[in-house]
Parts: sequence; structure tokens; C-alpha cells
Amino acid sequence: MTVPPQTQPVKPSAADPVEEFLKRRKKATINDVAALARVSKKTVSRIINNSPSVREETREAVNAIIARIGFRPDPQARGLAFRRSFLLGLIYDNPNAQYIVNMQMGILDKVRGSGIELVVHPCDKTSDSFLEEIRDFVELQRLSGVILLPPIAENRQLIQVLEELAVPFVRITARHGDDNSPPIKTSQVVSRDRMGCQQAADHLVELGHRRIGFIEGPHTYASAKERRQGFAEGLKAHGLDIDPAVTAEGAYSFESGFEAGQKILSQPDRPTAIFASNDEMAIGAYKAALQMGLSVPGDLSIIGFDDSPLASRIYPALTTVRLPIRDMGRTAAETLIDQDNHRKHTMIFDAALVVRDSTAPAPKTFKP
Amino acid sequence: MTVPPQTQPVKPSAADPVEEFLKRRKKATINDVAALARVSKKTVSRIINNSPSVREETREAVNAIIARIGFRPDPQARGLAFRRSFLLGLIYDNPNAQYIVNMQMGILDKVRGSGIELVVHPCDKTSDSFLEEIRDFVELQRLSGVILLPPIAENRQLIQVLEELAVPFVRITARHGDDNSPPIKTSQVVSRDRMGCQQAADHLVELGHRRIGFIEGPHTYASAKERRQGFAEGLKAHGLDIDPAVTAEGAYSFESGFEAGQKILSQPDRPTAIFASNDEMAIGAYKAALQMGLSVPGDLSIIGFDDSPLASRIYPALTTVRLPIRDMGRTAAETLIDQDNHRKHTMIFDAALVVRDSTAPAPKTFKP
DNA sequence: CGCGTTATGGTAACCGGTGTCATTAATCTT
DNA sequence: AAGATTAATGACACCGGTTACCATAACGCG
Repeated sequence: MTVPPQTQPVKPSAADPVEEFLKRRKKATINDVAALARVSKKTVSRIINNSPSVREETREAVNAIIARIGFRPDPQARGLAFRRSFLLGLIYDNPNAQYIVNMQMGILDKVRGSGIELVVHPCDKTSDSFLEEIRDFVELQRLSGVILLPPIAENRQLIQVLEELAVPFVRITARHGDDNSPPIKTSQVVSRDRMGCQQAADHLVELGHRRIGFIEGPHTYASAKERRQGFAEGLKAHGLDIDPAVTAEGAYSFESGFEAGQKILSQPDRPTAIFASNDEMAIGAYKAALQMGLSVPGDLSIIGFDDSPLASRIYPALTTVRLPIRDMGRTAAETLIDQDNHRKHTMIFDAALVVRDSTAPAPKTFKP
Repeated sequence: MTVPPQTQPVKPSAADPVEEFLKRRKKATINDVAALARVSKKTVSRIINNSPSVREETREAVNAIIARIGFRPDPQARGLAFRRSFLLGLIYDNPNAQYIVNMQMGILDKVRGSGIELVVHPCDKTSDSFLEEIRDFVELQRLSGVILLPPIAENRQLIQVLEELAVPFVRITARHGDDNSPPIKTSQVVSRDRMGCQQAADHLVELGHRRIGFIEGPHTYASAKERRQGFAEGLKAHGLDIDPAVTAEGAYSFESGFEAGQKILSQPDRPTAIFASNDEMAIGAYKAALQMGLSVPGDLSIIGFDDSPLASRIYPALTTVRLPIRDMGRTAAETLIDQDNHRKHTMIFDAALVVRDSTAPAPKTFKP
């Protein structure tokens, strides 16, 4: 005759309080965690925020509960208490869809799974209330970080507003500090546009081109200045210069590139190559050339900048300069999210020449 | 000897409490408003939320204070109390940058100034945790609305998840209810892709084309089915049919269009025109044609779909079908924000044929 | 063993709004 | 004019977390 063991019998249904809780299928709160773990909510809070003074044992027990009931702290409540949201703002005034989307992808690469979300906020820098709108947006949303895209990333007033608001922000820019102007003391992600343009110039000169047209971007854009300078430096290395006679300013648009191309190609002693400061304008120049009966690259070599989808789809495919936009976006998000001690960073990214089919050796000019 | 008037003299600096407050340069809270207006914060809250039972007089007085001190309710706090945020989520899995950006612009047209912000959330529908991720996102952020873009707007499981979460959402889609399948009972913004394709077929037939190639999209896309059907209907109106011999399926990509073009154009009795289900593939067909020494539109007419930037930039410019993406985005946001009684809406948008230079009368076939 | 320290956990107040319900003022009845 | 009804307002708890501060337990030490 065996006596049942005196150990506590497992009660049939009042079993596990965690199971009980799960049955209710309610979104877990910090109070639930605290109750189930038999600690105070303050302790749970400490654990969520990696506060040091919690016994390892306690931490593990609580984390186990958190995992089991799938607790995730409410960003709104947390944000309210912290006086900041868990949102990153992407502010831009830029018409290039591919650029925007690539940048977003880069940012989202980093943001994903971090509990932070991305709010997009295009703006109109020509509006009177431009600065006020952005101030309101940033202040009201209590953004935990802002990413600024060119061209407004160059806007001094805007930078000042963000500094007043004391919100962490990163600028994406082509300009790596003007040697004259005071250094901009903000975090920035910089692309070496200049380098890419030097390579473009190199490439053309090495193909034998000597008379090279240039379509530059609007002077108000930092990138336009950088690209001009890079192109000039590239030419200079070969003893050449930008020739004003075959240079035209465009607006970074297809139409303006078309017009610039017409102008340049109708010069006496027409150039055998054109470097355009972006792909849109390069494609515009294509159109001008084709309309004039010139073949690309037989009669005219063309190089663009951006490596937009157009570049690889046009026929013949456009030689261009590629910037690692997505990487830059990811890096920008990283400097905001992993803010080690709030330092101001400058991250620099190289450009790369992508040689396709729109560049060929210069046609032999007939010299009698 | 004059006696000072007994009227209350204006005290020099204890003047206006509102002025006092403004001097402190602090972000105003609802408590500040309440104190200055000498009402309870609940009353201020009523006014913010357009609650009816507030005396007009009170309302005006409080609104005056609100305007003077520039009070704007904190979205986090409000969201916490309301148990929903003031964020709209844009969820997509779509590689077309221009499409995304246009949609964003449309949504932002509406959202701007409404106190609502847009959170972008691309996703990977091939991931195992795809649905879980979206559920977490929507639930945790307590979104006040979700906009779904194709192709995931067609995903039944996803729709079910959103319905379980009881979050208002709108689907953007090309399918206007399949006559066989049960009607989808959600709000939707629908484009008449079919109509656009009919017009494309019309246009080609009227130009004298009889043998017309067709590059269709992936069968898994609702838009691909719609476009095929529209094209077929368009042909049928002229007594023609889609000819499987000169039809190929592509992946909506440039490369797939190129391959499809090669295949179709290498058929005996080559077609004099090709209709591609999107611009990317149409441009791929361009490339195939040009490589084979065919001229567009001299030897071959081509029509695309989407009116992407490529369409107008390529040479010769591509005839294509335009969808009012931005308007659709705005409308989607409207149905979420102006939710009159939570009705399920279906908004329909027309497509329009944009005739450019890639279509011309069919070359006279030599008939001996 | 008593004391001061240091770890840890608990309590209350707060972040900035909202809901519920009671209370007061205004208006309508008869 | 008193009582009933309705409109306008306020008191207070609460949304789901946080910090500030206090209480307790554990520990080292003379």
C-alpha cells in the first residue's frame, strides 16, 4: 500500500498564471509583466531600459515573462514619459524619386526592428512658412532624429532652426566642407561627387577627347559646385580646362539638359564629348544629339551622374557616376540611432564611374 | 489739485497673464490654456475636439488664448489617451520608385496640416514573418489608418490581419472586383487599367496594325490580369485576338521586357507593334528592337503602361498609359482621414492614353 | 552586534492629454 | 415660483510608461 507523495499536487486548471493571462488575449502592459513576475513595474521598466542595478536573476525571470507573453512597451506612453518620440523624420525638397526611395531604403535598413519608425516629410522651400512648418513638425512630433537631404541640407537657416530645437540631425551633402567657409559643425554624410567627376573627366580624356562640353547644375546646389570643381580638376590633370564656349547651365532637369545640349552641339567646332552633371540632363543631351543626327557614342560620347534607372535603360546605355545612396541613408540613420555620446560625425562615401556604352574613343578629326 | 481717477490703474508689469506666460517661452500645455482662460482643462479638451456642448462664448475665449500662446496639443499624449496615434502607415512591397513617390505625394497632399503624419513601411512579402511584422507594426504604433499598395494590396491574408486588428485601411488596386470571386469588402481606390489597355489596343488597330505582340506582366499581379483583359477586349472590338505566338510573359522589369521583345520579334511574320504591360518592359522591347536593327516607330510601334519618367525621356518618346497616381494617393488618404461613418468606399480612377512618338501607322506589308 | 553603505524594490507623482460621472447653471414646465 | 429638464462645466481617475525619492534587505566592518 503506497502513500501518495506529500509534494504539492499540480492543480488542474489554476495552473500557470502566465497561461491564464495568455488565455485573455489582451495586449500585455508593463503592469501585467510586473504582476506575473511578482516585481514592481519600476523593476520591469529598469529591465526594459537596461538599467544596471537589477539582480541578474531578477532580470532573467522578468525577461522570460516578457518573452512568453509577448510584451512590447507602448511607444506612445514611453515617448510621453521620455518627452521624445521614437520617430525619425526625413525632410526633403527634392524631385528625384529614385534618390528619395533609395535613401528611404537605406534608412529603413537600419531602422527595421529597432522600434523606430520613419516619418517622411517633403517640404516646399519656396513657401514663406517653410521654416515654421518644419519647426512645428519637429517640435510637435518630438522627433528623435532628423535626416536632411540636399538641397535643403545646405540651408543655413534650417540648420539653425534644428540646432535651436536641439534635435539630433544629419545632413546628406556633396560638399565636404568648403575650405573658405567656417566648417559646418553638424553630423553629415558626404559623397565624394568631386572624385566621381574627376574620374569622368579622366575617362573622356583617355579616350582621346579634347574638346569636351559641360552641362552644369544650378549654382545654388552644392552638388553642382562640387561636380563642376571635380570635373575641372580632372581636366586640369591633363592640362585641359573647362571651356566656357561649350558649357551651359541646366536645372538638373531633362528639358534643361536638352536645351543645353542643343546649345553646346550647335557651336562651331562641336565637342566630341559632353559631361552632364546629372543623368536627367545627360539624357536630354542624348535627345538633342539624336535629333541633330549625331550618333552616340560614335559622334558624341556622353557621361551623366547619378546612375538613375534611366542610365541603364536608355539605348545606348549611359556611362555615369554612381553614388552609394542606400549606404548613405543607412549610415545617416546609424549616426542618429547609435548616438555614441552625441558626437558630430562626418562619414564620407566614394563615387564610382560606371562605364557603359555611351562613351567611346574620340572620332578622328580630319586634319587637312 | 486733481484727484487721480478711481478706476483701476493698469498695473505696470503684472499686466496680462498671457504676456507673462509668453515671456517664459515654454511650450504651452493644456493646463496653461486652462489656467489662463480660467476654465478646467477638460473644457479646453472639449474645445480642441469640437465637442458640441460648450458655450460659444467660452469657446471663443479659449480659442483666443490658444491662438495667442500658440498651443498645440501633444500628439503623443493625445494618442495615449485616445489609444490611437495620429499616424498613417504606407505599407508596400513594390520596386517602382516613381510610383511610390507619387503615391506619397498624393497622400501628403491630404495629410499636410491635418496633424497627421505618414510613416512609410516597405516590407518583404517573401519573408516568413511578413504578416507578423506588419501586425506588430500596426498594433504597436496604433496607426489611425493604413494604405496598401499593389501587389500586397491583393494579399488576402494581409487583409485579414488588418481586419482582425480593426484598423481602417484602404487598398490601392487595379482590379475592380472580380465578377466571380466574392466582392472584397474593404475601402479601395481602383484604377481602370482595363480601360487604358483598351485604348492602347484601339490606337494600334486604328493605325493599321493587325499583328500585335503582347508582353504581359506576372500572372500573380492583379494589374497584369486586368491589363491583359483590357487589351484583349480592345482587340476584340476590332475582331482581333491576343495571339499566343507573339505573346510573352515578363516580370515587369526592363530585362524581362528585353527578353520578351527578342522572343516576339524573332518570330516568323514579326508583328508590327507591341503592347507591353508596363513601361519598363516596353523600354526593354525598345532595346531588343534597336539591337535587331528595327526602327521605332518606323518598323515597330510600341506602347507601354505607367507613364514613368522613362517614357517621356526615351527617344523616340514612348506612347503609354497614364494613371493618376497622385490623385489616387490623395483620395486614399481622404477616405482614411475624413471617415464619414466608416463606410467602405470604392473610388475609381480613369486611365488615359498618352500618345507620343513610338507609335505610327503600320508599315505597308509587301503583298505579292 | 550595531552601524553605515550599498544594492534593490516599492510608492507616489508625473508626462499631457482623455473618459466618466457628478455638479452647477440655464431653460422650460405647469 | 418651484420643480423638472437640459446644457455647460468641473473633479478625478486613467492611458502606459517614466523619474524622484524613500524603504528595505544585504553586506562590510570595527
